[in-house]
Amino acid sequence: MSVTIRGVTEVASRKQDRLARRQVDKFDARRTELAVATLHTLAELGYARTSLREIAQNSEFSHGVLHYYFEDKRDLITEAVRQYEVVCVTRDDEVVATSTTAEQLRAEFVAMFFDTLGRDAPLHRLWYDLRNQSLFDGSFRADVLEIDGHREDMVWRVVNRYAELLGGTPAASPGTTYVTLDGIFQRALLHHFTGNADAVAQLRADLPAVIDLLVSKAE
Amino acid sequence: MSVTIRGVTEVASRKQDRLARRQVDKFDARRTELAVATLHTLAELGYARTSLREIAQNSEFSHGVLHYYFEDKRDLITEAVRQYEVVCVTRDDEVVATSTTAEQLRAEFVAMFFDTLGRDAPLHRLWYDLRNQSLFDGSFRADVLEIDGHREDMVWRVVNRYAELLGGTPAASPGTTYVTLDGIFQRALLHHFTGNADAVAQLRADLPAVIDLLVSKAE
DNA sequence: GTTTTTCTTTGACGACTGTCCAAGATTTTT
DNA sequence: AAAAATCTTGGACAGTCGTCAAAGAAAAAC
Repeated sequence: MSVTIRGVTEVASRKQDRLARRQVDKFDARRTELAVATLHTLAELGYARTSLREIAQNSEFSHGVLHYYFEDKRDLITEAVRQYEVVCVTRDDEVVATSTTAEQLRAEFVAMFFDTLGRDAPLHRLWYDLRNQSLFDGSFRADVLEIDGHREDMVWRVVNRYAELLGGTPAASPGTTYVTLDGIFQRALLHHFTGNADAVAQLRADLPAVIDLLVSKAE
Repeated sequence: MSVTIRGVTEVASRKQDRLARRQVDKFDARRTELAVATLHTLAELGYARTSLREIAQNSEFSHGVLHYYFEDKRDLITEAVRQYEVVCVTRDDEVVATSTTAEQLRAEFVAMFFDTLGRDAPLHRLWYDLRNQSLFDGSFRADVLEIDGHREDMVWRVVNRYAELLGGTPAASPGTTYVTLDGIFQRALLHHFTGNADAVAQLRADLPAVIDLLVSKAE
């Protein structure tokens, strides 16, 4: 009897769990769906001008639904920031994996660098907007620091592998290396939105030399 | 007669000019006074959260007066951005002028770098906020680009002089040089507001080596 | 097929925004 | 001292904001 009861309750609880999990999955799916809509709105308007109603218009729901899936605006935007990471921060590793020579790695990195600049420019300006926002409002700071760390790791893997292929060693710390390339990206973004294609091209032409500057070649 | 008339009208117009000029001076004095109040409010709250009433509370006037001296909010903020330049972008030249050896120049630059980081942190985070804002809204873009250019020139003068004192030449373009040091500053600012003093200290320790990286020493 | 739960819409709320204006205070001119 | 020009105030305006709740629609459970 105890066996039967145990069996029944197990089945029952398992079924319940499965249902609950399905519910949760569905709930989470909507959450990320709305977070993605938020991300696109933010990328288009910037943090300062993004309102909940505008976000809702970029989705297929009305504005009230946002408070069903998110506690408040901060919760929603935080989730959008996390989505940014998923969307945008896992890209250069392919370059590292597929390149077999130093020149190839460097060339493909430069290509990818300016490719994502042109393709995802609005998303990238949002990233810098949110990173700066975290200087005024501590809410996103933890997520921002985490994403920034991942970006640093990513850059470091590339430069490290480049040094390896070149038979040398990195010339600067991971932080300095990241900050240098990130600074170039930021400046290219500024000129991109200014419509100054020449300046962007100049940065592209300079980038290989900068990368070389960041590694100490062996003779 | 024509002489007298000319004389009279000249005197009259001169007097009028003088008065008009005094008026203009007074008018402009108030403008910059209010622009400075705006600057401090922006530095404290960030662009997204700064309202006209908040600005007025940081001055000794009521909110209505802002529309007497400024056309609209954008006009006011643009003027505040220009004030930022006056307040904050004319500082390293002393370092260049007073230093007589390479080590001294480098040391004083590093000292000043982290001194202004600690002292004017809110103002600097505002700068980055506004620079990013210009990626979404073209209004400030011209002023932003101008200020960015001045910052670049400033950094370039320092690094150039350092290379000179060292008997070498700069290793990167002015743009790359600026962007590298600016990136370090931005990162230091982020860690400053995070309260991560260790990370700031690490950046300070690394900075001299980065500067050396930016110049090709002669042997 | 009916009940119960889950999801979505819609409209309202109080607070806050930039802008404008009439009226008062202050200064300058005559 | 009177008049005119200038400056400043404080409130009203239309709009937008984030938030919430009641009611309806859809889906799930029975």
